[in-house]
Amino acid sequence: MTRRLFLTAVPVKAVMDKKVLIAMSGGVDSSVAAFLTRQAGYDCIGVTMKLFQNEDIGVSKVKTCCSLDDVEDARSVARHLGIPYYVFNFSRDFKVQVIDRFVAAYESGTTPNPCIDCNRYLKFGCLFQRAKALGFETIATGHYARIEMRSGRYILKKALDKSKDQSYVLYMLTQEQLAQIRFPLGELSKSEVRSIAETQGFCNSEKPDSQDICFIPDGDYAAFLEQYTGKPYQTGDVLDLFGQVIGHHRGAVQYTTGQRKGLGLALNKPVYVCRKDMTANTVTVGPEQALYSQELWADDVNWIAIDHLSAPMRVYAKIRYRQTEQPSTVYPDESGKIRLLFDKPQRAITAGQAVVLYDGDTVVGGGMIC
RNA sequence: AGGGGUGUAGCCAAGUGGUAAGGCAAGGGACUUUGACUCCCUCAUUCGCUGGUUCGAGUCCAGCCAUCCCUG
Repeated sequence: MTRRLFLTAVPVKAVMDKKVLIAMSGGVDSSVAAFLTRQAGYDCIGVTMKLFQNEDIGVSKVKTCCSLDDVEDARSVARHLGIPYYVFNFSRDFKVQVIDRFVAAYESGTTPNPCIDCNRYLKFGCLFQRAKALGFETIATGHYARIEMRSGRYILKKALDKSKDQSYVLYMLTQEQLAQIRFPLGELSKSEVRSIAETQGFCNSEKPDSQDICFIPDGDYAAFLEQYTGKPYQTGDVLDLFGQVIGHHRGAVQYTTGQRKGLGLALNKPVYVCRKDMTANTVTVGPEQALYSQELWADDVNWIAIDHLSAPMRVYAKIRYRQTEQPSTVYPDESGKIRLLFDKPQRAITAGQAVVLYDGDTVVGGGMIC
């Protein structure tokens, strides 16, 4: 009842002309994003993307991001908010654009970030197209990031809550996409979001934050790859930096640059994966200091704060999701790739991961390390 | 067959008469919308075996076993 009262107090007529499609995963964040969008007076609908059939990936319905439970949570919130709610089946697109890319990346020896592909191709790709077709010019999501307009360009900025900032996984957004996206949580802290959910009585206000790859809820991606491809991964040699065989691995696909766990090598000092050779099926390990390098190349580049890079530029770069940005200089290249030179050597620069360039809170652009 | 060395956890390894360090690996947890990294916790009631000396033995003594090196 209190919820009804609250809703009637919303300034409904303010922006009724704008129609917003809210991507609702069933989690707290997107639920609160939906609430805030509704509260701002937009005419909105809630949508959950069905990304896969749990049976297809061999997991139970619990703990995944679009399970039946999650759909029910999202539906429940939508009902509380009094907005229409739909489930869109994007499992085919998810398979092609996310899972298959994920598998291909591992098989080629790189280390993918499927969340970035999902944002790029699903949430702000397929869902975007669908929204347009249905007459919705705007999409809102529960991402922690901010979008602002600056000198004729849309810019992407970090969330105010730096500990939850997700701008890293959004670096590939285009001007066209940014023009039509709303991130209602960009100015809020996680605790404020939870508190709103609690006040609203959302059934998921206590739901834990998601983690792990959504389609691999047990975290065992190597087992997933084997099952999905039907190809058991071959054991092979583990080499030291001099090329000497010092052990055996259980499939090169299980290891990524900088990895320590799972090598099973009892030497005096811990050793880390320095590189892999998928053709020879070897994994080369060495001491931690062998992981440091100062330069990287990235392709698949997207610029946000600038139109293009025409001269070297000082930036702060992140080469993995949870890392503080590192001072560096980015250099343009005719190939369309970029070259990044860090001020200090960086640990375990990993092909397949994104490098995202910042200027303070602003995302300048980014690319994929190659 | 003689001479010498060495046997402590899955691997390496401290310990030299006073109640089993540490590292690596492994397992668990924390962190985390990717993979990693990191951090925390756990991990030998027992020191090759059997006796002996001693209040007390991984430590000293004897025998045996295993293994490595050297000499025929």
